[in-house]
Amino acid sequence: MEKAKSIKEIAQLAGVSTATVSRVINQNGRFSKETEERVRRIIRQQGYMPNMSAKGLRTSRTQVIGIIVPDITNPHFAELVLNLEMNLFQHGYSCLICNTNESEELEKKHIRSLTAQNVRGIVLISGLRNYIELSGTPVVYLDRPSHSRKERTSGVMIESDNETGGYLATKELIRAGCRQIAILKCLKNDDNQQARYKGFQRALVEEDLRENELLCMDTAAVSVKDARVAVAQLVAGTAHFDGIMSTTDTMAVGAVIGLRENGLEVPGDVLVTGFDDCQLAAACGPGLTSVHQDVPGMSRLATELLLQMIEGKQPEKTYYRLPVSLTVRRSTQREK
Amino acid sequence: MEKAKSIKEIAQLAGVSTATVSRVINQNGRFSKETEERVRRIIRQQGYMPNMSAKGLRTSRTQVIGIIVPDITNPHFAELVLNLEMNLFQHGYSCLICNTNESEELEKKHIRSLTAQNVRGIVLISGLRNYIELSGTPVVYLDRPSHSRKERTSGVMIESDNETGGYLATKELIRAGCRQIAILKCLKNDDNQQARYKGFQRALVEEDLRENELLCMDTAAVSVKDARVAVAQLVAGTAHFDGIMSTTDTMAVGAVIGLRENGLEVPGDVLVTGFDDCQLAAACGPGLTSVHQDVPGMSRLATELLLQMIEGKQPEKTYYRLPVSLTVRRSTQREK
DNA sequence: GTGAAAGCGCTAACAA
DNA sequence: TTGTTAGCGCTTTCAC
Repeated sequence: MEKAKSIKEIAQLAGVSTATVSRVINQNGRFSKETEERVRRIIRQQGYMPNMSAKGLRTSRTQVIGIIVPDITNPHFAELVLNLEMNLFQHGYSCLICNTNESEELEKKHIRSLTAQNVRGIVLISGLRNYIELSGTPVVYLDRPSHSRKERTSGVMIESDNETGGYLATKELIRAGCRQIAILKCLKNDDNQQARYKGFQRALVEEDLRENELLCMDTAAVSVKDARVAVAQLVAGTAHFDGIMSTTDTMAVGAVIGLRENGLEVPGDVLVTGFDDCQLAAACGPGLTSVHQDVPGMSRLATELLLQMIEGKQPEKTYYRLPVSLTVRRSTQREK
Repeated sequence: MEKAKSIKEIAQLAGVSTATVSRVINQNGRFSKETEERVRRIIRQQGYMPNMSAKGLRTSRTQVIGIIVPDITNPHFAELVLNLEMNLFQHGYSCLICNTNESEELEKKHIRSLTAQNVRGIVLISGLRNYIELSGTPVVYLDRPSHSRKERTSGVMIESDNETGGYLATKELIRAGCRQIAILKCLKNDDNQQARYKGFQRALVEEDLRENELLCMDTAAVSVKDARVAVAQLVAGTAHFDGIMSTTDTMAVGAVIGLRENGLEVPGDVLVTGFDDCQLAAACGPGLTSVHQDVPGMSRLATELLLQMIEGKQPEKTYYRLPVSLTVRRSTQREK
């Protein structure tokens, strides 16, 4: 591979100084129309691309955004990342992707690595820690509130209205005739699920239904398998139930499978709701009623706010809560 | 945020020159045991991290790998990316992620952007073009063969044995009693599906079954929706069928839904197989028999080869084909 | 075993 | 409107 061209060669070919070429590239004014055209032509001819390392060194800022995500194979996170990456690339930014696998230590290492690389901003889809050392770098906390949100000193937060989502799902189960509703959740590392649970409780209270502790299941992890296990326990237990409100689609799918393994059908015997409305929800067994989050909207907002902060403007609001809706499918259609 | 410390400050605090600090950091020898310890201690105390832009400029090489992927929301690609990112981070590399959305133009832009950023290597999960301009940068072509593979001049290729996968799936359908097997595929942009189709044909020939053109469906895209439409056409058509071999899980799920929409059940009326064995396959309706790819193995191999190439060693082989297996679930268990 | 110094490609302050 | 120049933080050659 021949050595990449430098701004110096472009300057020579165009018969100007490197400063002028730099000005043209960065549109910093102080050049004539003719000079601009000539420089641009040479750049195009030579297929010149500025060396980002040099630029980064000189300006201490890069065209790179770090995205920290618990696990990219989670369909909901994958969708967020896809949207973010496409939006940001349109604005000239590349994305460094970091999976934390829910490990605080790994998350810490990634943060250090990102700052060493002079990333221009960070999107933190995670809820493990609060990063004071990030002050200075624009950061958007997305989707998952930090555990220590109140201590957050900088950056903005965007999340879905999880509480209302939990409420909507539960109301739908009640509407469909459920009176003994079990809840499937995994509160570990995820305040969102706590909020969804609160919405669940609010709906019950509103309908004069009592929450039954025996129907309140906490799983070890968010997985199909753990949900199946939990549902098997429910079925084996003494408390009767006619509906399951699950705080994620993955666990809802596990619930459907678990029920079937125990001779119960959805929606024949039990109704089920999920959360996230990902591909899984539409594809699974009976078609899963699920709370829909506006992922493109969240991503767009995150991109906008991050770009604003990069340009030095502090967004007027520091907290954004986006509305959710309910996508109704067969899993909550009681059969006649 | 206080300004990041530089190697100069570390050198001062340790009472040595910057050259020595650099040598210690990069383990380039030429320093005493005592010096090393002192320098290390200061570095730890100060939480010093070398400036990657400066390092990149000086050496024209970074600790960044570019990953180009058609669409991160595809569960199979998401799994590959997760594994790659985790492996590479362990070796000190960060990953720039680039979604092409199957657009050749976007792919081109990403390639240019990656080279401008001096990425150390590239993993190309795509099959759109052949990149001669990449010669010089180590590149692993992963999962999707390039259309113009024969012209590939450098880099290594890793893919699953897709042909055998198609063969295994088809044999399983035949074993379960199918005699008129439809195939659901989308050859656009993806030579893998072509290979799976070839395996399908080989299995038919081996069993003395004739391929029926009326049962050979090509969809516009790899999506649940397009698969549903295709299956609706199949059902409405004149040719009878008792099995569907689908070249991806996503389309297989679409097939199951499409069949149900037309009053046919899996596995009661029609048997179905998928490909990729992603979460969807285990979760969907009846449980989908699917061809399993060794994603962690592929990712590990890709990482190893890329690191080798980065270190200047050309791997002995330039093409790797990994074995696949069949995960059998209910969708191919004919009911009595 | 260690240090001095050049220079990677770029930007920005200053000069003209 | 344009050019000259210093220097960002680091590695590496050369000298000791």
